[in-house]
Parts: sequence; structure tokens; C-alpha cells
Amino acid sequence: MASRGVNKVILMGNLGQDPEVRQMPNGNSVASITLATSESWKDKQTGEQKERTEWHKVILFGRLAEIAGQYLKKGTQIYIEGQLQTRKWQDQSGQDRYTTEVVVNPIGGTMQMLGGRQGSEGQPSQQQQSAPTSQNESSMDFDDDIPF
Amino acid sequence: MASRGVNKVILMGNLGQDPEVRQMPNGNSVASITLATSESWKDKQTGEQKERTEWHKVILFGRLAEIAGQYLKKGTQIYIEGQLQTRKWQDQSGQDRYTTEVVVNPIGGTMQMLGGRQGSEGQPSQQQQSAPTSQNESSMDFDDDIPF
Amino acid sequence: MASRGVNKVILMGNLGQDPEVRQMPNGNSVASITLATSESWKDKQTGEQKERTEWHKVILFGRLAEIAGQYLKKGTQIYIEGQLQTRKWQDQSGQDRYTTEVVVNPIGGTMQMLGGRQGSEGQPSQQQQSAPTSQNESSMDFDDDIPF
Amino acid sequence: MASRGVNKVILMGNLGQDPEVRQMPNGNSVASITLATSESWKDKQTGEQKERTEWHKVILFGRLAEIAGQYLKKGTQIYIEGQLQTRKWQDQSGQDRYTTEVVVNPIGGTMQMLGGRQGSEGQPSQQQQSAPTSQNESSMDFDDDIPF
DNA sequence: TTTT
DNA sequence: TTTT
Repeated sequence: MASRGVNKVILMGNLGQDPEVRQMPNGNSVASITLATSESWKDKQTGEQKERTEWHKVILFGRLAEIAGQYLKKGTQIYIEGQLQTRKWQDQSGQDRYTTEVVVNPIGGTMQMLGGRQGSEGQPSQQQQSAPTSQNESSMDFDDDIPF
Repeated sequence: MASRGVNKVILMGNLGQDPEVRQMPNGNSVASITLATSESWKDKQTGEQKERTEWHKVILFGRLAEIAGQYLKKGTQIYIEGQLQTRKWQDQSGQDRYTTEVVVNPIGGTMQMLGGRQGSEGQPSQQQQSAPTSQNESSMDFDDDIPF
Repeated sequence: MASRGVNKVILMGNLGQDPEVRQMPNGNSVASITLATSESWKDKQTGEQKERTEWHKVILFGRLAEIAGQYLKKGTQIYIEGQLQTRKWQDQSGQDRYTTEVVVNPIGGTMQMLGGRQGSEGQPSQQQQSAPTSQNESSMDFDDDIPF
Repeated sequence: MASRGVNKVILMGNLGQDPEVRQMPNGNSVASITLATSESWKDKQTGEQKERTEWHKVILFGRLAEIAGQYLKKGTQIYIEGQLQTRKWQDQSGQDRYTTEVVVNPIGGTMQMLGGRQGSEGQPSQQQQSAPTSQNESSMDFDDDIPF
């Protein structure tokens, strides 16, 4: 009867693409985003610099979905707190498949945009545009490797 | 060059089965466990009590894998800190599949067993056995629904 | 206007004493507990085993305060999520003093008891009543000279 | 013998002033910063917009202290993971006082700068030197009468 | 003052 | 004392 367990995910990273927002039948909003978290380290064996980027599927509900739709876009850096959920679905051949997502509900979860003006002193709109632009190239080869 | 991003998962729950531990070619240990996190709440519409159990695949490395192999078993309550990783694999038909796991490395991650003796004053071994037993029934219908 | 910042504390440890619960003028409950978190490690220099226990003052509000009064006691292991708050007060000599506490609100915060029954075997209702009672007395001299 | 307990603090906020960095006798660096975390909400009673800023004293060690000295300054937005520690000291009148800090060790802790370049454009090396210098002076009177 |  |  009492709640038992903790299921918490904390991510800080950048959106790989613009959010996808849709309305549920009951009028609530749902936003779907892909978030990249990168880490780099020195390989203890070879001493060389390594980097690994992990892609996360994040689903935002309610008010947070609306904020996502209005303010987030490809390249935006955000912080989120949510929880892990794995849902079952059927692929074209009727086979069971499972997808794990980080679900962010306004109650118990959080989403924060980071970096504010980020040194954009003067020309905010230009800065906003240049960021996605500079990512277009490198995004070429990661868009098709995303598991979702 | 500098590390950028946060990828952190915090789970507290109970093992659905005994851990599976194996040795990597280099001698390191890897333990695989399934962790259940349950939450319950009152449905705001109907007022009825709801419960949802989420199952997580957790992979422990190194020293933590060894501890898992030695001390954890079906029913044990643990706390872990790790990170999300999605890995790609091919199913029998050669199709790409993706599995998301919570990876716990000794560096940056953590695993703690909870509850110590838990009122078991006197007969620890009996207590250890009774816990899994009481879970055997309800585990009937969740073992085959686990995505991994 | 928009919320900016993250302030989150996650603790798992044992109560050093029974909780102290009191009612606010508006009828809400507030529980005050001290929580010990211990860590041990090998000193890299000397190789000897070290242990350090940190004591935290945790304040629970509302429903969580009531649960604390009913179910927690000295030695109970709990998990909490809350936030840091430093409040200012005056000591006997009128000097400003500051106390940092971990505040756990039902909204955004969490409290979970760990490890099952932990010794409450037998008379739960009696325990429920005795806890608040013993708290009223000891809370008399609570504020004036302890670190928190 | 085994570690028991979790003591974790996650903060994201802005520095209230430039970091103060000093060297320990053994050559290690220690950086002291104050971090503001703000939250805003609508008062459920009055409906008015409220804001609360909490100030945290954060201590960084080792490599992270050096990075703080080189790159952080008043206003910088950062994310940190550390742990709570309360230390005892004596004020001028010999009375015991307690100060709670968030301690960030490179092992187990983390510090990340957010939002990109944030205005440091131009003369990084000059900034690197000036920061420690200005810290040495102000750290003189650092310990004796501020809340932290 | 807790706990292992 | 920060930030939006």
C-alpha cells in the first residue's frame, strides 16, 4: 500500500533535435525529446582521450511539455529529473519490443533550461541560430544511430 | 575536451531474481540484476489506490559485481547509483534492437544493501529464506513480462 | 519569474534518536530528526580503515511529518529527498547564528522507510501515540544550544 | 566495515562572488564558492508570485578547485554533486559554532560549468592568475564571522 | 546520537 | 552576493 522504492533519473545535456509535441485526447500535452549526455575521460591503458555520447529519449508531460514546445529546440542545454519507464509495443511483424524512456511529470519531476544568454551579449537571435547551425554537420552521423 | 553533461540514475528497490555474475576475458566481474521499483498513489479521478512496478536492468562492474554475486539475491533491497546506457544488438532475424540498462561502475557509481538484519533477531538464515518464499507467488506473473 | 536552480539533497541513513514532532499553529505537523550517514574507506597513505559519520538535521513537513511521528524511531533506516535551507536565528547573547537543515516537503520531497518491519512488532498503535508524546517534552529544550 | 549510507547533494545555481582558492600545506588546492539556488512559485493562498534564494557554501578539492580558480567567477552557472559536511569551529568568544558545507571531491563528486563561454572571452591566462591572487587577500578574514 |  |  505504501510507496516503496526510488526511481529517479537526472540528466543534463543537449537536445539532438527540436522537440515533438502532441496533444493527448484529454487535451494534455506530451513532448518527446532526445537528449545527449557526453562524457570524456583519459583511457587508463592507452592514455588517449576518449569521448562517449549517450542518447536518451525523454518524455515530458503537462506544463513541462508546453514549455518544451515553446522554448526548447535542437542544441538547447537542459536539466531534467524524471523516472525510468520501459513500455512494451509491437513492431511491424507483431513482435514484442521494449523501449525505455525517461518520463518527466510536473509532479516529482523537473525541467530547467540552462545557460541563459550564454555570452550572447548583443545579438541574441544570431546566437540562437548559429548554435543549431554549427551542430548540423556533426549531427549528420548521429541522427541515424539513435535507437528511437 | 572537458566532460559535459550529467547522466545519473538512482534506484532503490528489490531484486526480482538472483544476480547473474560472469567473468570478462580480462578477469573482471560483471553482474546483471533486475530491480523492481514500486510506487503507489491514489487516482485523482476515481480515488482508487493504484500501484505500478517498474523493472530495471542493472549491470554492475568490478568490485560491485563481486559483492552482488556474494550478497545479493532475489528479494534483496538495494540502493544504486549508476548511469543510463543504451546498447545495440541484433536479434535472431538480424534486426537491430536496443536495450537500455543502468550501468554501475565502482567509480562514480554506488551500490548499497539495505535493511541489515530487518528485525531478524536470532535466526538470520530463516529470515533470508522466508523473504524469497513469500515472493515466489507474485513473481509468477512478472517473470515473463520482463523486457530482458 | 521562471524557477531557476536545483537544490536537492539525497540521504540514506539511520535516525540517531526518536523524531520530535510538533504541530504548527495552522495544524500542520513538523517532524525533526537527526540522520547519520556513515562512510568508510581505506586511507591511501596509511592503508588503515577509516570511518566517518556525518549527522544531518532533517525537517519533515505535513503528511511526511505524521508518518515520521508514527513509524520512525531511533535506529530506523530511511531514505529522504529534500533540499538545503539555512535559517538565521539569535542565540542567548543576541548574536546571529545560522543552521543548515535538510527540508523535506511532501511536494518535491520524499521519505521512505527501509528494510521492512525493523522491530515494531506487536503494538503499532501504542507506538504511534507514544512517539508524539515523548517528543513534546524533549522538544522543550530543543532549540537553544545544539548545533542544530 | 562496509560503507553504509548515502550523503549526496546536487546543486545547480550561480556563483555569488568569485571563488576563493588556496593551497593546502601538501600542495592540494581548495576552492570555496557561494552558490545561489533560486526557486519561484505561486502562493496557493494569495496567488502572488514568490521567490526564494538559498545560498550554499561549496568547497571544491583537488583538480576541481583548480578548475574553479581558473574558470569560475561571480555569476557563473554551475552544476555540482557533493556531500554535506558540518564542521565545528570556535568563534572569537571561544564558543562552539557549526558550519554546514557542501564538499565536492573529484572522487564521487562532480562540477560542471553550464551555458558555454559566459563572457570569459579574450584573456583566459590573465583571468587564471588574477583569480587566485584576489582570493588570497579576501581569504584572510574568511573564517571568522560569516555564516559560512 | 545511528548503523555495520 | 548570483541569476531570470
